[in-house]
Amino acid sequence: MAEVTLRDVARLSGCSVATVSRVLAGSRPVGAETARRVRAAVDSLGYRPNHVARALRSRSTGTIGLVLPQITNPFYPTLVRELTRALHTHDRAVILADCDDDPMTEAARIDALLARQVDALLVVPVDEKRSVAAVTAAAARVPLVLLDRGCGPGVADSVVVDNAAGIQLVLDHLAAAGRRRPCFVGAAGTASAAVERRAAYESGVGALDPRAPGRVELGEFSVEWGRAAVDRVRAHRPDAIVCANDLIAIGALQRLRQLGVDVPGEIAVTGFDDIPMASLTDPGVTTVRQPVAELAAEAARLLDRRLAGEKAGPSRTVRLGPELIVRGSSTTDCTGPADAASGADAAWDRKPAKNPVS
Amino acid sequence: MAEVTLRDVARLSGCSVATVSRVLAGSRPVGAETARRVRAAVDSLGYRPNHVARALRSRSTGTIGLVLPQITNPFYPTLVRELTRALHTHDRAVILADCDDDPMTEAARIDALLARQVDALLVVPVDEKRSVAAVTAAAARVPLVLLDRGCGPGVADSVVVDNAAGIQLVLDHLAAAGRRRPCFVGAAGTASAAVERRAAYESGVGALDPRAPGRVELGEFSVEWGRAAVDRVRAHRPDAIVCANDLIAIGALQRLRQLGVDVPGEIAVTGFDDIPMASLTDPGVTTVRQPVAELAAEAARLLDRRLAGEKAGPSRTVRLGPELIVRGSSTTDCTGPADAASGADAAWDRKPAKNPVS
DNA sequence: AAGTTCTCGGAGAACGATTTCCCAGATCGT
DNA sequence: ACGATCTGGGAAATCGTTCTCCGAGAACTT
Repeated sequence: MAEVTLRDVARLSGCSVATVSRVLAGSRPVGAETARRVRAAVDSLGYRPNHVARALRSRSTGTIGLVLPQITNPFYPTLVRELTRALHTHDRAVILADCDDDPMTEAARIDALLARQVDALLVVPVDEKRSVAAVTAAAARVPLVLLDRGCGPGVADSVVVDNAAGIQLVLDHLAAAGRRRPCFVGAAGTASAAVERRAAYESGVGALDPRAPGRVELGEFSVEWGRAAVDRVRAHRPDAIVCANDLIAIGALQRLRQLGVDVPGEIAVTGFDDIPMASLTDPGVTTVRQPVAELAAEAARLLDRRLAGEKAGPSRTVRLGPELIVRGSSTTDCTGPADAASGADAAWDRKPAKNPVS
Repeated sequence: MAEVTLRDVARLSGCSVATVSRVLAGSRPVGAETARRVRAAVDSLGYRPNHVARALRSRSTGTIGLVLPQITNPFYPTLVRELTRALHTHDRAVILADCDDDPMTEAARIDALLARQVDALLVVPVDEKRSVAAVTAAAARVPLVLLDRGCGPGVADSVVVDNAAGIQLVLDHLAAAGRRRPCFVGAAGTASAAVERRAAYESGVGALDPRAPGRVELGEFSVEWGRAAVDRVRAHRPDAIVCANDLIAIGALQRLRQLGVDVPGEIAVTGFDDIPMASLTDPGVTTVRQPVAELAAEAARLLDRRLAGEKAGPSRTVRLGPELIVRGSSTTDCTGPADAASGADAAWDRKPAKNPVS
């Protein structure tokens, strides 16, 4: 029904399509009286501009492709929300693509988005190494911002959290609590989060116990692995288990409880990311919170800058500082998950703020 | 760079753009030799069709708008994954819109998607009543399928889970386990899930205890409310708390643990949805699993049918049967969350199946 | 053998906006 | 008062496809 075009508006207001376009886009001054007539015609007809036609002519679709490794990873929903929010204020739409954690699929999705003429891409790369080809190729065609995970140096703009600083926060916290025999349960593979967090642990753990560097076990970012890892480190009688993310920490916590180990009395457990679930276990997981809203805002800003012309310039990297969230899994100063202070920070645990950081 | 158009291909292969279009789209038979030349030219030039131009001409963008109440609700990520997967096989892209659980925002997002000429809409309405205006208006312009929640009768095609059957499964389970004094903790408001689950409880609870209908408390779908609700029902000394969704159940579980109540010994707790977290608490939450993959597949099918012409026809509703997942919160036959059988079903707890239901 | 269908290919009109020219009249400068 | 600039507006090209005509020749039909 609503097949109202510029021509219709032009006809009704008694002027040409060019003029109508001009008053709507404000691309050139138009006489006051004419503008009035045009505007009257516009909302008398209920005219809605056709984005597709506009896109064809102006070579800009106003859409951004968002490529995620796996939307079901509990860390991403919040990121998606913040990103859509940030981009929507600039009248951009987000086309979502899920990669099933597979670099092949990722490459295919990126290609599909490019074929759809997205104006830019936001990519959380699946793998630090195996994603690099597809990403660099894409970056050559449209502005591209890497998010949360890196993907080789200088490939594209990127905004990431400072993993090393986060792990350091954890180590400092454990040291202050008197823990001396930590171990690390991380993820194998070349994903940047896995690599950076492990490296940071290895370089910082010496402060706790200069002689025994603490065992390091590598698996994957899953609850299952967290459970399994506990059995592999118990023989070393650690007094703290530093996990590379919250899923691992949650798994570890489960297994420890099952074994009847006192947490945090006998062993402290820490995670990374601060996914909603981390505040709901018992005890709550001490973890490193990623500044998701800032991550999103910064990515949007970088994107805007590139879209506003700034084609050249070397790729910038914004590194954001994380925050330590102390909960019951590492200290008894803090009560269980039902504690108001720690229990209330799950995003969906209360009405969302209408005007967040922005 | 890749500004290769049909014209270029036509020029190189020595024929007209019409012919090239035909061989690419297969819209009409083309001579074998000509087709060969065209194809050679196509991949010698690396031609990629321009979706925008195609969309303008054919009045179909190949994009579907997906409107969600709140992506951070842990029930949706899986749904999003299945939907994108299902739609991608038909070469459709998904534009995501988050509503912040607000009907106004929802209306605005729907409008924006319509302006972008999405081919169809998938909507999980925010509110059974206050979403109806925007949804009906949208349904008049494009095919629209309601998902997971209803939105008034006959407004559009919809695919939902049978909430009543789900609650009945729970009640049967509790009855079989000998529970006789249940109570219900649900959500106020007119969201269809809230209404239907509450109604089903009220109509089915008589079988447990014909004299005392069991107390009903209404709040919202949140962990916080689950915690609070426990304090409001404890005076009635229930032996089972039937919660309207998993978040509430998790909250209840936390509070009960904090109070030192034995679950499931003294009180059983049940949820609804089977979000990933439900299998990770201790004890695991007995809950009703929504058949998310089927939900998505069915929605995709409905959409395809409408997009394939079938404009007329009354709106159909597909109602899918849920499945009871028994975990430790309602029976001692089932061990804790670390139990392999109950702990392994979180979607992101293992590598995703490459070829699921389909 | 003439008429009829069939097949393959080209020319060109849409699709609905933006944008570049170009022109008429008003305003300005000297 | 006359040329130069400025201003508001229209005609038409353009973006890259798809699709409708149209026509020329080959293949049938009778």
